[in-house]
Amino acid sequence: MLGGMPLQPVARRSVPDEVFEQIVADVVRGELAPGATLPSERRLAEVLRVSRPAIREALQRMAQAGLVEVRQGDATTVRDFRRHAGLDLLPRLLLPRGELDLSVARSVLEARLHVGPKVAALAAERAGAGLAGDLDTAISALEADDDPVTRQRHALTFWDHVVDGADSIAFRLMFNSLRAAYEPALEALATVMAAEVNRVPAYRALATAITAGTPDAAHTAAEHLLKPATDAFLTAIHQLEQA
Amino acid sequence: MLGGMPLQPVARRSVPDEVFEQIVADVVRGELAPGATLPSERRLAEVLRVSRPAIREALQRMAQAGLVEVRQGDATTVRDFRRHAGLDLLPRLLLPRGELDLSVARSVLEARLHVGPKVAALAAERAGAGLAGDLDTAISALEADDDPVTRQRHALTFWDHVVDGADSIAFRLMFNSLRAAYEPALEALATVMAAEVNRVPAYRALATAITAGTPDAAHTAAEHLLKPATDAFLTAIHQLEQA
DNA sequence: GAAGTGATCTGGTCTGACCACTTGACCTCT
DNA sequence: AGAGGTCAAGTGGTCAGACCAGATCACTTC
Repeated sequence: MLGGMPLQPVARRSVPDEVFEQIVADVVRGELAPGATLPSERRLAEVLRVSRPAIREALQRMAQAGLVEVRQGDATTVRDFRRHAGLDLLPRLLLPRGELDLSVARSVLEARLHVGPKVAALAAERAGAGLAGDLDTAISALEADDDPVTRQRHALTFWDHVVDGADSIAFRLMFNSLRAAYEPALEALATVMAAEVNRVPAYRALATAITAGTPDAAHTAAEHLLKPATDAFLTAIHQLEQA
Repeated sequence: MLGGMPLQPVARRSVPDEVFEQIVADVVRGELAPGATLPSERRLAEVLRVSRPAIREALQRMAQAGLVEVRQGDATTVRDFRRHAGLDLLPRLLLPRGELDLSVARSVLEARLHVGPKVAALAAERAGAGLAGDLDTAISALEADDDPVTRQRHALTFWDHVVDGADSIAFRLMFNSLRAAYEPALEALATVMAAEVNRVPAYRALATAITAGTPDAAHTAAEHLLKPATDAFLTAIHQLEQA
């Protein structure tokens, strides 16, 4: 019994979490348009049946994310998240209400295809001694696994090491944000990504180019690795948009 | 009197803000190493002479930023921000304690040089009708201004429109994050960036390429625009590191 | 020694009060 | 009429203290 299911550890969202999630969803979905004013904290507390501190915590976190502006003495207003939110918002845009947003997915894959090769090139340029081993370990783990989903995880580990090698804090944080968006969508993307994640030799080639310290070769190898699945997804979206 | 000074609107940080800023600084500076446990909320409230809700708000915001992990029943622990923080953290890394962090600045300029041309190319590919006018307005404003700092702001407005034209939410949010990091450093970078921001014709050329709908030309034009200042800064850093 | 168990840490949540700021209606003097 | 001052009401900001709930670990018990 229990099958193969790993029994998720019971998502026990805290009250402020719940409130945060709910209002963020409303903003992202556009039901709360930019410029709109939120009900007062007391009112929200009353309506949602929670205490005011819980509301406050949620609103402050939204303010930090750039989704609302809260000013003492005045009502809290919704901001235009496309204008003011940072890359950390991406996860909530990619999977609103559990469904993959295709236009967001498109832009994420575009960004990945553009940034991946650059990071690989930087890694080739500055890679330290330990990197070769780390890359090899990640590829072996990837190879030893069959499941498309866990293979994607191993691929992420591989890239994680590449980003380490690139030694650029901006690209590092960028990767973290993209990964945070990508990770919850692993299953939804399993089919599309299987083709990429199965090409173990392509990973090997990339690792070799990086280890050899040849930026151009690494750039090319990364492109060869990332392009097919990206293109496949983009054309698939394109066809969906036609219909 | 009052000179030309715009009289900043008095930074009145709230108590939770203050606490947040202070602990974030400790984490970023490395004084609170990854794995370290924070004092309990009650203890922190006592030591910092503020209420517990204030502490909570700050800690929850830190958790959202990926800087700490807070679990009920156990102490709050510091996470490795290089591993878990998103791009939104960049501003606090670029200007810790008011001074520019050169290695962070290097990676930001690297990222800018890499992403800028791509965004320009995308804009050329998908630009709508209104873009040409917006770009022109931004360039005119830039041209009409003399101050290197405000010129940088106009340049940001210009890029803002380019990013709009690229029509990619991932790149949009990425730009927002980079801009948020860049903006507070405008003055510190004024000297280095003056050379770039004075080259009005380069902006014109880029705008033309985008408006013409020629991605390759736009890519090249953007590189021509961004590369000199980037290179100048990188070699400057390099020389500083030698000394 | 291993399993249970409870004291005591930790964060999670609520209540209700008061402070500080913004706004806008209203009032007043010019 | 218009410019300025005043004040009530609504909003977020902050606090104190209490109690709930999960995690830990030393201690008991078998």
